[in-house]
Amino acid sequence: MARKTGSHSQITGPRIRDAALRLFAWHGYAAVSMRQIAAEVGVQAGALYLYTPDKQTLLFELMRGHMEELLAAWQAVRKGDGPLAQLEAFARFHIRFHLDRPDAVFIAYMELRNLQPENFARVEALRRAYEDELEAILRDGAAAEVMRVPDTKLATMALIAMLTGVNTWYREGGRLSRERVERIYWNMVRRAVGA
Amino acid sequence: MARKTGSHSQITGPRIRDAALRLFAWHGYAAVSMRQIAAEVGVQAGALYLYTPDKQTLLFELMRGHMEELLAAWQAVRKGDGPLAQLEAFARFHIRFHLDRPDAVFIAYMELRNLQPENFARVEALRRAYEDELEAILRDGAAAEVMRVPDTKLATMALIAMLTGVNTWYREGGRLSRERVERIYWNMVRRAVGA
DNA sequence: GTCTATATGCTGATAGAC
DNA sequence: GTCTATCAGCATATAGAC
Repeated sequence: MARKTGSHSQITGPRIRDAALRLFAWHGYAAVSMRQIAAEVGVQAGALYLYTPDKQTLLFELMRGHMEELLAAWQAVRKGDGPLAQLEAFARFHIRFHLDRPDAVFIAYMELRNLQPENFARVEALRRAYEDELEAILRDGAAAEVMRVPDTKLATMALIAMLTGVNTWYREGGRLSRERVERIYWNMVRRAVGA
Repeated sequence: MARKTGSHSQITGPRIRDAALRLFAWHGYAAVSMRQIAAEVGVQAGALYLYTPDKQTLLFELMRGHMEELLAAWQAVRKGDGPLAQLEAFARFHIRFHLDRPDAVFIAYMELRNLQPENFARVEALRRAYEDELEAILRDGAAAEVMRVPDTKLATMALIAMLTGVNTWYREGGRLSRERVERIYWNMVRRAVGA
């Protein structure tokens, strides 16, 4: 009983981020008020400012956290046995990671324009780093002549757009299992790069 | 001189839509005020309500107009000589149409959540109709055994996402010409469906 | 750590003069 | 057709009680 009544700093922080993530994804950053976030958590609006200096920083930290988690998760998963195996690992990882966190993915793509320039630059750098991972695989594959990729940058953007698009239509418990979705996408990716 | 000074109804209407389109695309519907739109046009905020009953209708009409233009333009361009030729026509048309109106495309994808339910349903129906055009081509191609498409719905969503993605990175006057971009994307599409 | 109360300002939309 | 003036409400963020 060392803790005072009403003192919940270790759980309120994450709950604020969870509520903000969900509300931003559903209604958009600009359309969500700090009062709504507070109501979702069950505190008053003023209490939010114990955990974030302002609304903008709250958005930025959500996006930065997501992008860093994405990069770290890929680094933990990537395998080294040739460009083709790496491409399959990337495609399957990308789909799985994105299907697991639709709200964070949605925000990372849709709310870029609501970041202040400095914050935007930092998030963009992280995104670029992720894209570079795929581009390196395609370059290796082209160099080893196991893939036909006339422009690696274009192919990178095209494949990432295609894979990320799974979030716009896939619904859990729907017609297709995740494994089947992964397999079909991987086959399309493989063929698209002429492998 | 039959018209009163300050009467510009035939040009103010389109200018309001142009300004709203640009501002919504850049800053987001929720973040843009009617005053900002009016300032861009050079009128006072109250004058906007001579041309639209409210902000929501202004957004909806922009999106509906875009989707109807998309469908009409495709109907005018589609060719009938076999699934493969139709697929190429679709891929090239989609890229060209989308690169020509990045702001409208951006809004059509990003502001869906800001539509009231009834307006959302109407825009979604138009989008579905467009997707159905591609799906029909893929189904014909699979039936004629000139394409290998294990799931036409998934392939439809994957290809549209890939093609629409061109808007996120293509810049006029950049490294690649439009024709080259079209050709590379078409080759990826063709290979992706096993043709 | 959370509350209530509040400051300062902007929002969508309308009324009525010209 | 456009203007000015205005209403009522909600926004972010802060101050100070407990």
